[in-house]
Amino acid sequence: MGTVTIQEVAAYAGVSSATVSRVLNGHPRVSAELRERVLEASRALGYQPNRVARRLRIGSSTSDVVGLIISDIENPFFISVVRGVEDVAYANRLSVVLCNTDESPAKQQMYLNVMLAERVGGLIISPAPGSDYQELDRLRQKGIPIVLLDRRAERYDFDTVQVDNVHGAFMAVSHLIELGHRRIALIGGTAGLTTARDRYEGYRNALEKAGIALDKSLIKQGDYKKASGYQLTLDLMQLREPPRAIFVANNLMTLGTLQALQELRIRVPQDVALVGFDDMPWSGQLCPPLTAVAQPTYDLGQEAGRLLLRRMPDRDAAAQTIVLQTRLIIRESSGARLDKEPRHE
Amino acid sequence: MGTVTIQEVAAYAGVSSATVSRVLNGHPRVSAELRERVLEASRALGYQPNRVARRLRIGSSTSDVVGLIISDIENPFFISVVRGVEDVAYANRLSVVLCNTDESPAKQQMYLNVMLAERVGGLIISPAPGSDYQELDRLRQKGIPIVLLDRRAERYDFDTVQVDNVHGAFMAVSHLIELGHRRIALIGGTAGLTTARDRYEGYRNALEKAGIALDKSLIKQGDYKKASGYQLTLDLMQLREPPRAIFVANNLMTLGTLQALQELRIRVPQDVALVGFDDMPWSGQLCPPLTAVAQPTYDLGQEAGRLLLRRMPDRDAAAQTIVLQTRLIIRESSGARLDKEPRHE
DNA sequence: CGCGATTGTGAAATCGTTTTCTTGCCCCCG
DNA sequence: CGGGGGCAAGAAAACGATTTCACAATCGCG
Repeated sequence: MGTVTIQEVAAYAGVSSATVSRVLNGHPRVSAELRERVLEASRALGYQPNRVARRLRIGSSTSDVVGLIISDIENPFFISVVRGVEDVAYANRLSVVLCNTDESPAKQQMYLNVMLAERVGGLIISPAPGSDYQELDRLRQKGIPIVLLDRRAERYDFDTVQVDNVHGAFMAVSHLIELGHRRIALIGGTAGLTTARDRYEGYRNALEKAGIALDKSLIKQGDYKKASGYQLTLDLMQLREPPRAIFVANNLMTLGTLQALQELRIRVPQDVALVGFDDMPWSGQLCPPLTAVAQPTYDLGQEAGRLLLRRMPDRDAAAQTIVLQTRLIIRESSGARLDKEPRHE
Repeated sequence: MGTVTIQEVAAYAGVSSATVSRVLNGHPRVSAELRERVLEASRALGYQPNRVARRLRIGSSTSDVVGLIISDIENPFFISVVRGVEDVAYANRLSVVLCNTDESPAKQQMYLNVMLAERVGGLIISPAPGSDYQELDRLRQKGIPIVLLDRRAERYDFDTVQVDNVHGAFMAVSHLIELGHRRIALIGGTAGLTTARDRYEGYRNALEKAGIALDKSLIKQGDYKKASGYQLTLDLMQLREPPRAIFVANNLMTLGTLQALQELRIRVPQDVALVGFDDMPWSGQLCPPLTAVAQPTYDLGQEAGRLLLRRMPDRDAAAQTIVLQTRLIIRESSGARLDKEPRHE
């Protein structure tokens, strides 16, 4: 027992199930008396429509659940993005279900199947490296609006929300150059992700503009996880001539770098200057407070939510890309001279 | 275009839809020849069963999606728990969809409706303060197995996974007492949550054991968010006789406390000693490295996942409560004398 | 060789809604 | 007074899968 069906409500109220449905969905053509009886019956029995049956009948179009597939839930960046999406969704009476692929294409495929199976009303996804965009395209063709988050698809035309990674990285590295550094290492991001490529490009642009030659031995490729930042920093510091400054392409790797330097008893910024990509709420309480390229993470989520909301009504408008700007927050780790009352928030 | 149904597959293969269903679900009584034809047709058309229809027919019992409702996605504690749940689920071929209630009973109710509507195979939830446990009980009666996470329901009998909060807080405060402190402030957790009550109890127990009288002016009630830790710390420090030690009942509030003390130019631990509840991956890189009661967050998630898995087959076994132990990690913020090679991980 | 048991297959019922179709009733106007 | 037009409400179809039921055909065994 447990579930009560529309039939039982109808029987209880002495009407047909069609009438019950009409009342509950606010159809105009129902007499006040029957409406009252139905509502009463519905309340008395504690009726909750079976949404599975409902969606089967209606089709995907009206699901008020949107899926949000992120690639690393342990990254505070995505958490903040999620909050942005949630707030926009909640304001529009939509529910958000979140799935975490852990940067694994296999898990991503699994969750895409879930999304398709549940016939969500829309989907926001930050694709895992090595994603099968054709698969995403298939979902879209089956009528699920899709917005890409943070990472572009190269040869497909999806709605996308991202930041200007090239410029962000450029600012970070230029900042180090202005402070007099010329041997600046890069701990780069995951191969195959547009963010990694873009941040690498920003790094190169900054060096090039300053007339500094690229030194391959100072360029490491990580995977956006803390452990790789840790390990690659150890590697860098074992070079015959270690760098005096490091630009790390994301926040988690920066934490690894910080830990490695701390364990090596290397002082930041005196011995090595450090700038990270992507700020965190506690970056100012780290030791030392971290200079970082802040992304408008929450806005990113909001924009993605809004874009999806716009897309849900008309499925086949032209795809659109929204690019938000980053901002360099200068704290102590880069070694810049700070004003006397530092406002690390 | 769009979705291909089982009927189309049947037509393409020249069989009935019943046969297609049997093949795809691995029924034994199908001839090899037809099986082959059906599989071929299914592949050719790229058939993906409509799970909505499937679940309508089958009933809730076989959904391979479990819901995980957490109350604050911005808290790293829950993130780690989520990872634990996910790993157990994934190893058992289950998908996890995550919902964040933001400590709001209204949002929680919304997501409970979603879970019911989607007929998830099971549900793990850390209830928001002021939760309607009767509602949860209703879900359970409708056949959805439920495991409570981190927080108990007081007058209902649910499967529960939690840590020994009383003992954890007791250790933290006792540690401060051993270091010579007697004026120890408490920044407590959200009213109405068992974790807040338990940690408060541990605080009292420790003081009592040491023969220290409770000083109400040193006891503040927060809401487990960073902002309240920040504000309450400012309040404490404006007392005529401020505390020389603070025990903060969760990690986010501790970050707020740290920020407040930093802005007030109060040195930790020289001026004020600090112990937090719940460690974070970067607690060792904070300024100063944080002494904290570490919860086995990942294990907590795993246990919750396992408990749910055990519960899903037999719905009405007796409810079970699993209590895990905490561990005090001593770093610099409490002012303890550390070994020369500190191993802050 | 005959008859019951077994097996493979299709037709049809089913899950719980929504929506279309149909029907009966009332109202209004010529 | 008769007939067309609305309109409220029930009957039935539809959504897309699974599963029961019915029905041949084949098999096995005496």
